[in-house]
Amino acid sequence: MTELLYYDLKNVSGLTPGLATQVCREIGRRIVAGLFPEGQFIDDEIKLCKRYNVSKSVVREAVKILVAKGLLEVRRGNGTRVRQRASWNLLDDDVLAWHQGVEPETDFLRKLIDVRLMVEPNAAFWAAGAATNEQIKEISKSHNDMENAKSIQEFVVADAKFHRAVLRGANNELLTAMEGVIFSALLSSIKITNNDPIDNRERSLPLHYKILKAIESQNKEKAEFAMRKHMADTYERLSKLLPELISGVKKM
Amino acid sequence: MTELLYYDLKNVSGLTPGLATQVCREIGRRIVAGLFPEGQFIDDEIKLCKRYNVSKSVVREAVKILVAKGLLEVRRGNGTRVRQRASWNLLDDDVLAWHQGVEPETDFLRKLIDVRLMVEPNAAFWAAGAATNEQIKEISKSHNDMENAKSIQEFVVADAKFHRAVLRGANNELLTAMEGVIFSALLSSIKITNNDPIDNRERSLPLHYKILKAIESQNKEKAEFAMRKHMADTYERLSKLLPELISGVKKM
DNA sequence: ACAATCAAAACATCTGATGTTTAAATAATA
DNA sequence: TATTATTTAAACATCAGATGTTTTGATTGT
Repeated sequence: MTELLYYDLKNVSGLTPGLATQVCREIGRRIVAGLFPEGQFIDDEIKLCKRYNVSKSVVREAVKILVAKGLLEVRRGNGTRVRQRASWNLLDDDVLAWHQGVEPETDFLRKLIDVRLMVEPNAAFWAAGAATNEQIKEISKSHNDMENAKSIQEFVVADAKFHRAVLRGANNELLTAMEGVIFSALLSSIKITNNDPIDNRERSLPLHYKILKAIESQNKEKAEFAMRKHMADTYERLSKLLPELISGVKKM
Repeated sequence: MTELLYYDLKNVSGLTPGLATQVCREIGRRIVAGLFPEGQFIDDEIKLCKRYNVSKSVVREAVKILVAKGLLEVRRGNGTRVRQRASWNLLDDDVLAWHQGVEPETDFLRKLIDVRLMVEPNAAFWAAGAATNEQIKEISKSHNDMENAKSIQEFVVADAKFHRAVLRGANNELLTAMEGVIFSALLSSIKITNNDPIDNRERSLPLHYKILKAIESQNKEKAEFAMRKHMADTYERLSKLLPELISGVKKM
C-alpha cells in the first residue's frame, strides 16, 4: 500500500499513533474510498465506540479531526454526515494519503498532474533565484539517489524528494504546503508505469539533470523550461498507457 | 476584523460553534500571530482548562484539531509544542483565516499573490473550456455585483466570489481547494489599497469583464491572458503602495 | 388541518479515576 | 569519575458515567 510510502515521505513516525488517530484514519479511508454517498449519516458516537472498541472521547477526537479536514459535518442533536467532496480539504496530507489506498482514478490523477504543471515550473523558476546552497545540495543529492536507486521504490522516493527540494527552494511556504500533491501524483503514477520502469528512469533522469543544472546556475527561465519539459514528458508517458488521461490537457 | 469576512465567504454559520472550536481558534490565532517561538511548549492540558474555563475533553479536542492542521505537535508524557511554520497546513481555511487577524505581512502577501499568479490564469484557461452554464452564470452574477457594489466590503466580496466562480469552473477540485488563498490575498490587499478604492474599482472592473467574456465565448487563451493581465495589474497597483512587494516577482 | 406539547435520539460538556510514556533526577556501580 | 540503572514527577491517553442541550418527529388537543 502506497499510503505508507506517502507517510514515510512526510516523515510521520512509524510508531503506532494514538487511538483517536487510528480511528480517524479508519473512517477517513472509508470516506475517501467512496463507501458513503455524500450527505450520508455515519454511525452515531455510541455505535462507533462499539465498532472500534474504544471510549467515547476517542471517537469524538477522531471525528473532530475529520471535521477539521472537511470530510465530516456534525450537527448537534441530529447526527454526523459526510460532506460533499467539493468541501474536503483535498490538499491536506492525510486526505491525499488516503487517496493512495483507493484504486487510482484516472480523472483524479489528471487533476493532480494539472496542478503540478501549474506549480512546479514556476517553483523551479523561483528556486533558481532563491534556493540556498543547502537546498541546492538537497536537490543534487536527490538526483544522485535517483541515479543509484536499486529498486523502483527507492527511485520514486528519490524522485519525490527531488521535487520536494525544488519546491522548498522556491522560498514560498505556500508552495511547500503543496508537496503532498506531488507525492500523491508520483505514487499514483508508478502504479500505472510500473510496467516499464526502465523507460521511466532512462527518460526522466536527464530531464532532472537539466533542472538541477539550471537551478545551480541560477538560470530561472531555463529552470522553468526544463521543469515544464519534464512535466510534459511525464504527461505523455502516462497518457500512452492511459489514453483517457489526455482530455482537457493544456498543450505546452 | 477581516477574519469574520473570510468565514462569511466560506459560508461558515455565524452561530456560536462548540467550545472546542472556540478554544481551537483562540490558540490557533495566537500561534499564527507568532506569539510562540517555533518549538515552544504551550501550557499543559490542565492549565489550558483553567485558562479557558473548560473541561479537559474540550481542550483535548481543540488540541487535536490544531494537530490536524499541523500547528501543534503532541508528545505523550512530554508536552505539546508549536511546530515550525514550514509544517503548518498553510492552505487550510482556518489557518489562512487566522492570518487575517495579524498585521498584513508584506512578505506573506507577496507569496499569496505569487500563488494566485500561478494558479488563476490556468484556472481561467480551463474554465473557458469546462465551465457549466450554471458556473458561467455565477461568474457573470459576481461581475454584476461588483458593478453595483455600494461599499468597499460589498465590492471585495463580489470580487472574491468572481474568482471563486472561475476556480470552480475549471472543474478541478484541487483548484477549488485553493480558494482560501484567493480570499486571503484579496482581504489582505484591501487593507492596503483601501485608500484609493475608486481607482481599484475603475481599473479592475473592465479587466474582470474581459475575463468573463473570454470564458463565455470559450476562448481559453484569451481567458488565460485576461486573467494574467488582471493579476499583473493587481500586483502593480499594490507594489506602488508597497515598494518592497516587487522583489522576486516574475515578470509577465 | 394546525398548533402546541412531549419524547427519543444524538451530540456537548463535565468530572474523576486510572494507565503509559517521557525526561530528568537520583542512586548504584565499574 | 563516568556510566548505567532506578526512581519519580509531569504530562498525555483512555475509560466510564453522569448530566445538559438541540433537533426531529410523533403525539395530542383544538
